[in-house]
Amino acid sequence: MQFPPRQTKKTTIYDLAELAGTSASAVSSVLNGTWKKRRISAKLAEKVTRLAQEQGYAVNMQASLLRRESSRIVGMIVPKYDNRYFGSIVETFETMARERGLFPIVTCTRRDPELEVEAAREMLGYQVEWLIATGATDPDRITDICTSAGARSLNLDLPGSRAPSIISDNFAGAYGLTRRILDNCQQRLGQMSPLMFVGGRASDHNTGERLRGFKAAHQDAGLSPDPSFILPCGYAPEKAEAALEARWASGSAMPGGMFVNSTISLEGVVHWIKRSGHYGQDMPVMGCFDWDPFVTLLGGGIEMVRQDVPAMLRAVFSIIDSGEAPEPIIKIPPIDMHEMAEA
Amino acid sequence: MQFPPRQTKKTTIYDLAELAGTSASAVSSVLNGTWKKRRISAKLAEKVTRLAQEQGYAVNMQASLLRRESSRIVGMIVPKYDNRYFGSIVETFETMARERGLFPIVTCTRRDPELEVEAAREMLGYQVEWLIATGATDPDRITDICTSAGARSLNLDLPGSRAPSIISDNFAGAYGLTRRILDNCQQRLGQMSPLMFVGGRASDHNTGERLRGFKAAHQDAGLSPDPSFILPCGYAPEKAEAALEARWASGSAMPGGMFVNSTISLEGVVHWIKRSGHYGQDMPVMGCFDWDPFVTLLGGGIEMVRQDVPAMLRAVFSIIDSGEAPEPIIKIPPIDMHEMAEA
DNA sequence: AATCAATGCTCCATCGATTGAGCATCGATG
DNA sequence: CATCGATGCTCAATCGATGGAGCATTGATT
Repeated sequence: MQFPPRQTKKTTIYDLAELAGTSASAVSSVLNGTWKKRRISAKLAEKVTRLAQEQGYAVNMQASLLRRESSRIVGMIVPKYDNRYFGSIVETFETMARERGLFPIVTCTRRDPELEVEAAREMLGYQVEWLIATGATDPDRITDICTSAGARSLNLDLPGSRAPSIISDNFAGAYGLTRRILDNCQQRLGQMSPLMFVGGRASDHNTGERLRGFKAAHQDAGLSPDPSFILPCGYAPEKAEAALEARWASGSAMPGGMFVNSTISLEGVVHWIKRSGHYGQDMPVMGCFDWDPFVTLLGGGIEMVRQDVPAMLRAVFSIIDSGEAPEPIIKIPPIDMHEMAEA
Repeated sequence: MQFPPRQTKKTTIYDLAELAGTSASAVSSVLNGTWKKRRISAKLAEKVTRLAQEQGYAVNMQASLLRRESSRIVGMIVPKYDNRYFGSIVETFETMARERGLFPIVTCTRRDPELEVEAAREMLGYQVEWLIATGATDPDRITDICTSAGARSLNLDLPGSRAPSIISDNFAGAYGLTRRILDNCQQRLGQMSPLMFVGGRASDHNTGERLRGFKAAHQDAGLSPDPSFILPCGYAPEKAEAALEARWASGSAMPGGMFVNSTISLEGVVHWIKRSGHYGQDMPVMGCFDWDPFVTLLGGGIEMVRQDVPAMLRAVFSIIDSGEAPEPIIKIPPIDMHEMAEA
């Protein structure tokens, strides 16, 4: 198919200068808004603006940024785009960056440590002023790379030790969620028994804190959590499903209630529950650390914790705006979500 | 909190040249891999590489790109990050771009026509070589902007008339989906009756084609679709919910089955169904144009159509790789998904 | 000894936008 | 009429990386 051929050469300020019968510096100042300060007449400004429009001129950012001191580019790396939490982080980040006249660049690193590092280096090459490492497997490595390249970094979702970190209050969120699940057990099953904990990585900070909250809530409810019920099997749905299947196949007891450590793991859990038929028509009493609108609709009164993404990004940009962090780790309380309660 | 202060100045090839006792051009050629061609000794190359490592040197892309002829940057604009379809488009796009040594930049325009144009201009400023307009409200406008700036563009998901377009085969997908829903009606309700069509915008090409498939399938099943059952109320969940509520409140008949035109609209539909209680314990027979793992788990045997994102992006990159499109509109057949069938 | 190719570099113009410094011109003022 | 401030612009250096052209040096060949 023949589409209009690309123009051979891009219009530059020199082309516009020639067309307007003026100098490149006049054109530049008109187009970047400094023309009043530089005492360019309104008449010339208008002429240049019109010509730029006509010629479809777009400033060459490479040239412009090379000359300027600040790039106003902010970068973010994010593990995946496959769930609502990271999706809203990216969307909110872009919106808030634009509001401030910053140019956001985001890239997804698929939970691959090597790709995280490679992506960080690449962004530094583009002169990002800030790099937000979201859910990074090795945040301190990213911080070091940024520091040595003269850029600043922040950790989001998972904390690091060498840059300010903005994370959810995982302990409090998990504590509350566990209490709610246990209460639902009491109401629906007539008794409380230790819950199963499924999903996440035992090595990551969030899972650790959530486990701590999970255990504390058991203790405070007079229960002692069963260590064999704790399955931090990773985040992928298949892993959660395989973990449950393995337990089930081994003939071990299955719990009355479950704490699932992400919507992604919940996919696997619910799939296993339906497929195995272990719980019959009913679902086990469940709760999920993270939110998805369809989970609300799944029925079975699944409790959720929704991380407060707008508040987290307000904290991020407050650091970017001011250049300083009030404390090394900022914990944002997440929001309790009950079935249908968001309507 | 005091974190390590940023380095005042970034290391440049001139700094490395001085440290290595050589010239900037030697350093440059070592670092960009042309040193053999330029007959730099392996000894010097190794020394420079080591120094670059030690100093945390990162090439200044702005300077490098300014000098080079091609930027190897590819841009994409995407409406939202709030569903699996666009999420996987972005993730696949980034992965495939990286495989080719291209640098992907993606931005989300929140279905805002002004933001689409602004984002496109911004990307052109960064010298993107290709701009992929995904689900754009006015694709031809984007194409024109790109053409006049000497960049090439492609349309994805929604077609335009002035650049190659890669879209799902919406007619075939909707036809098949409608048939499946009607078959399920026959089986579960013992009879077929016209379905309701909920979601999407009447003005957009995809909704139009899906409606055409929807109607054709009715016709071929010996039914005439009820025009008052067609509710292209937009994509947001609240709009779908409001549309159903309005119909219900008006006392009009509700259908036995529904064709829902996106997972996002389905959120609203399922929410209304559960809230209104109109369908009692059962769900209406349903189908959804788009896929989400939780919908599979919702029960009620909701049929889905999953758009073939990998095939779509393979088509995109085949055009980028070769520079030419085999035809103006490439239609990719979507994939039928049955409840639990993906396990 | 002169010639020549190969080796290993360096020099410098260039990409396009920015910006401090500076040069005309003009009308007003003493 | 000389001076001055305001007005409206232009000049040229600069940002950092790149790559064509070219310059020494070395060793081999006639």
